[in-house]
Amino acid sequence: MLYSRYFIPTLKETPSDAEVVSHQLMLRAGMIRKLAAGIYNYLPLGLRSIRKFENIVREEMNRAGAIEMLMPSVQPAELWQESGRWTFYGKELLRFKDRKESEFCMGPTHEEVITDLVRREIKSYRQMPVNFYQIQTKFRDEIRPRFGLMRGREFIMKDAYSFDVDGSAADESYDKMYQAYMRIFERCGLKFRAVEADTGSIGGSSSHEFMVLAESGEDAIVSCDSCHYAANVEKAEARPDQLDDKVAQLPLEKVATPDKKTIADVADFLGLPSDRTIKTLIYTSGTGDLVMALLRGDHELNEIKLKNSLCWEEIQMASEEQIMAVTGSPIGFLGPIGLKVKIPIIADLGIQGLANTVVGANEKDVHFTNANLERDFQVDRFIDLRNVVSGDACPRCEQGKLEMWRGIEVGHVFKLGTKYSKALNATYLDADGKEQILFMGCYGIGIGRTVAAAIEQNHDKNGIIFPIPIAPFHCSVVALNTKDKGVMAEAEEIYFKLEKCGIEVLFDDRDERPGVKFKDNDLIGIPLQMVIGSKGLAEGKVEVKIRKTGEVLFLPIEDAIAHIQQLVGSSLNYE
RNA sequence: CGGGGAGUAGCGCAGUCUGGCAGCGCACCUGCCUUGGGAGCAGGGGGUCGAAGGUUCAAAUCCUUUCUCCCCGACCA
Repeated sequence: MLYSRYFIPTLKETPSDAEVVSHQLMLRAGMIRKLAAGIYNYLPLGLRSIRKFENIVREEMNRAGAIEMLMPSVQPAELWQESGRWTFYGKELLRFKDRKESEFCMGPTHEEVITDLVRREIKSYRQMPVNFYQIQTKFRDEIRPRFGLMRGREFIMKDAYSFDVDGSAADESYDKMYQAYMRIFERCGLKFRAVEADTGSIGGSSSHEFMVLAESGEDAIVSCDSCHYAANVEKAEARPDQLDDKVAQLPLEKVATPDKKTIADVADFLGLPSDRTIKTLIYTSGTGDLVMALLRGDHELNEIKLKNSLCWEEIQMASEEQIMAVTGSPIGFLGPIGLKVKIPIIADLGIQGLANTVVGANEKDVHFTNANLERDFQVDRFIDLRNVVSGDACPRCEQGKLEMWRGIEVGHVFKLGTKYSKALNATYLDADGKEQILFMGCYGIGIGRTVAAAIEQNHDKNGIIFPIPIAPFHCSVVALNTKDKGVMAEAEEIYFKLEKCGIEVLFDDRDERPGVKFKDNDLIGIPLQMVIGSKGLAEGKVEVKIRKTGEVLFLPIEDAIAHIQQLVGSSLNYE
């Protein structure tokens, strides 16, 4: 590709509305341009990277036995009404009517469509297992799109749906996808973790997220430093601490704590460590149910654990008025002792070992000290309610400690069970001619998001550093002096030779000063650069620059070509 | 949806408080010059100041309404 005939509109300055590095660099490198909030043009360079990644995904999906197809991006309302999600999905579903006033939506996901297809076409156990996938543009009318391709409203996604005769066959399909995902992200040269995850609104029995590690990641994840356990913090299990030694229970005492509302304030004021206090939180389902949650003062509530334990659809902190009605006290002095209205009390496992703790007295500016479980207050249920923190004991092995990371969720695999097949009545006949419900799995990969995550993980102050497998071009040939016929002729010949070897080359033939070319080639992240100048050519040599390390090799032309070939070859080779 | 901020040339911004010629840097076009890390000189093009209404002799600037975009929260590939 000739740079001068291509289209790479780079920017020197960072557009002010881009916050994260990948967004800034994709704009500056001329990969994308915004059309509307969360909706982007993919410019030639950006599209090349996306296509590269799509092809890796495609190869690995095919290899795992999945079958490619393509479903429409516009979907009829009837299907969504049938699954119940027309009302449940809310405003994120972009709806509109056609000229006949029939209702449609832009597909945010394709469970309904695929299940509808499959229930018509898959009738027999002999047709399974089967796994269909597509690479499609989805639309979710997010309340707040942000971070460029990382969270757009319109985005490209690979989604796959497996159908099996029973749970254990579905587990096998799931494992295949899990392995395919491992290969996909390894092939891209990304640092990532597969972690246990909450299934969220998609539902199903279990799931794993694939997280590209990056400081700017929106998710917190943990992994064990000694076994294979890894999980999203939303899901990560906390192992309760050892129970306290038997200590003598001291008498319950009321103490004045004027204006001491936070755990830190109260602990400070009383001269106690915060793990000797109990944090009391009141939550509501939004439909009138209330629950009290107790945690050790230094622990943080995991709302998802609480929500899942209650089987509520929604969970939010109770309002000041609701709290006042239950406890008679303003926020800051809540506790489990002496409630005006009885509500369920759920406590974190960490509460069990505590003795002589501090709790709010349900009275403004007053706390109790030496409160003790059973003697002073009762708990309806003990469950794991808290967020794990770095250094916590691993829930799976004896010696391990949990390490914390930030991650960008680029893939998610779900065991769906029969949730959708039941709702849409997708059945097959088994070997005995009996009608059975299909078992499903679904598997997503954010295509644009993965490219953005790769940039988030691989950049420096000069710009993007693409891993070769998803780089828009493997190599650039930078001709330094375009007026020098010798340089241009030699550069052109090298360009042809490299292309003939199957290397994807961007030939920077622009009539620009060297500095401009170096800056642009660095910015757009071309992993290997061959620099051809008149001085080097006088010795029959050219430079090979490795973008990632900055290393520069001064080599005879043929050696340089061979070296590039070898570097590209080894990075694309994966077994 | 709640809270915060911003809309002035393709990009980055000043000007708005205190109304009075619409500006600066980069980019773009022409010429000269220059060629190993975003050069220099000279000349040039480009604006309904987000939109609508109002106040005023006069509005980018003051008032009202509205649209868009960005940031923080809940959702998600």
